[in-house]
Formats: sequence, structure tokens, C-alpha cells
Amino acid sequence: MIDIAFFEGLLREKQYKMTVQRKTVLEIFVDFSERHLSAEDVYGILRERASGIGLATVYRTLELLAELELLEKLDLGDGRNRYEMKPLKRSVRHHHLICMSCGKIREVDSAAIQRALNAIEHESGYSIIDHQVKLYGYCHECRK
Amino acid sequence: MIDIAFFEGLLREKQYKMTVQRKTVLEIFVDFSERHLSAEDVYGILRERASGIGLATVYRTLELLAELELLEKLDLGDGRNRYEMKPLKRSVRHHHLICMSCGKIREVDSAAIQRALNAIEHESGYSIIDHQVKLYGYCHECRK
DNA sequence: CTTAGTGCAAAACCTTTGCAACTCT
DNA sequence: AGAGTTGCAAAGGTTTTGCACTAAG
Repeated sequence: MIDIAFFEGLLREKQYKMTVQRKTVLEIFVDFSERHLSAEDVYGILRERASGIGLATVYRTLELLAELELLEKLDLGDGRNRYEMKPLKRSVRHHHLICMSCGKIREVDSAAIQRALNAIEHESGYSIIDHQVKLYGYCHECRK
Repeated sequence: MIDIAFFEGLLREKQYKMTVQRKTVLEIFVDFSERHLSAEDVYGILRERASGIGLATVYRTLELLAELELLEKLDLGDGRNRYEMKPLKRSVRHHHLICMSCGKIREVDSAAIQRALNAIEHESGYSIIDHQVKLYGYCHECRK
């Protein structure tokens, strides 16, 4: 998936150093690629693995990995930042459907949203770099 | 705009009381209807007016006004909640274009986005109650 | 060796809460 | 009178920062 040599290359470009801590945190995101992990989540997993990595390092590493575009920072509205692996190329960004009852997060792709956003970019005169679309509602199971 | 009798009606429905504090906070949103105010912003304005209203009351009032659907709670990604007046009826929700350089926030309506979201609701089996669309980029002035 | 990175604890923020005093209805 | 409301200060939760120590290039 993410190979270490590629990661080292990204780091070297900006004079950053490869450390065990950084490698370990990135590996967690590979192992839990389907989840949206907060700093505290990552720290919890690290403690289970008795890694000795501190919480401050987790925060600093997450910020770094997002800057390198290996992770994507998400704000899912629960008062803490979350991160997920960022696929290297994806033509259509995916969005998050959040169940207000059970908290489950489902991802959706939508070419239609993408088109609507492109239209706004055109009309508004802004150049749009990034966007976040969050949909809140009730999932199938919680709806009865 | 918002008339006080209407506000009192909403309060009475849920056994809430009309207080000077609540009236004052709501008036601020009428006065600054074009802005997206945080709790601290509101508190600052109140202090200028030497109102004696405490910060905790501001937080409680903002939450109350959002519950009554007079205000809308926004998460614009700057680490604090913001609020804006919620128009009584608007068929198409508006979204926020945030300039990453000067911080300016522009609002956009988009029927196309609305349609895309309706389609997702249909396909996903979720019932969508609310949504937030945030677009980050550079505004016309900051683009040269 | 030199510079960047780490861990810890403390600090910084934003927001919520406990409680006695107060104020609408 | 009685229930809801307020202000203050304290506590909570997440994220950042200062600093001495350690490790990577």
C-alpha cells in the first residue's frame, strides 16, 4: 500500500527525519484503513501495543502526515479531529454520512456533488482547493 | 424581522422564560445578520454594550436559540462553533465558501447540490436530516 | 556533531457544569 | 411560591507548547 521508501522520500524532501514513531503511526492507519481515527484513538492503539509513544507526538505526527497528504483530516462534528488514509488518486472525493442515532459513518461517492461544486467554483470566482460535505441523518437500521 | 411576540411564543411552548439576556443575544444576531458569530464574538459585543451578561449564559442561550431554530449552528472548521440567523423558510440551504487566505466567508446557494443530496438520500437508505457543505479555496482578490 | 524529534507536564482554548442567588410567570 | 435562569468559578475535553533529553542524518 504505502511503501516505506515512498514515505521516506516525502520526508526527505522537506528535511524531516524518519522515526519509529512516524512509521508506527502510519502503520496504524494501514491496519485500520476502514476507520476514522482521532488522536486519542491512535494513542489508545499505541498503548495496547506498548509502544511508549506519547500523546503529543501523536498530535504532531498526525499533523505532519496530513501535511504530506498521506492522511486526510476530517471534522465529523464530534468535537475532535479525525484522520483517514488518503488514497493516492481518486477522481471523485467521497463524503460522509453520519448516523445521528448510532454514530455509524458511511462513505459515499457522488459524481453529482462533484459536478455541483465545479459549477460553484466557476460561478463564484473562487478557486476551490478543498471541500467537506457532511450529511447527518438516520441509517437504515436506526430508522424504525 | 424576528418579532418579540413570536420569540415569546416559541419560548412559552417549551416552558422557557423570556429574559433580558435572551432578548439581547437575539438582537445581536439581528444587528449583525451578515456575520457568523462565535460565542466569544457575542460575548465581546455584549461587553462593549456593558450588558453584564456572562459567557456561560451566552453559550446556553446560543444552544437554546439553535434548538428553537432561530439560529443555525455552523462549524466552519476554525475550532469554535459559530451561529447565524436562520431564515424562516428557505427552500435551498446555503453553503459556505471560505477563503483560506483572508478568511472571508461567502455564502452560496445551489440547487444542484440540493439535488445531489436528495439523490444520495434515496440511494443510501439513510434519511438525511441535515447537511453541511464547506468549500475551502481562494477568493477572487486573494488569487493573483 | 548538528538539527530535528520525542516525552512529559504545563498551558491554552473552547465549552460545560455545579451551585447559590435571582427573576420571570 | 415555584420553576426556570443567571453569573461565577471550577472542571472537562481536546490540542498546543516549552524544555531537557534523545536519536536520526
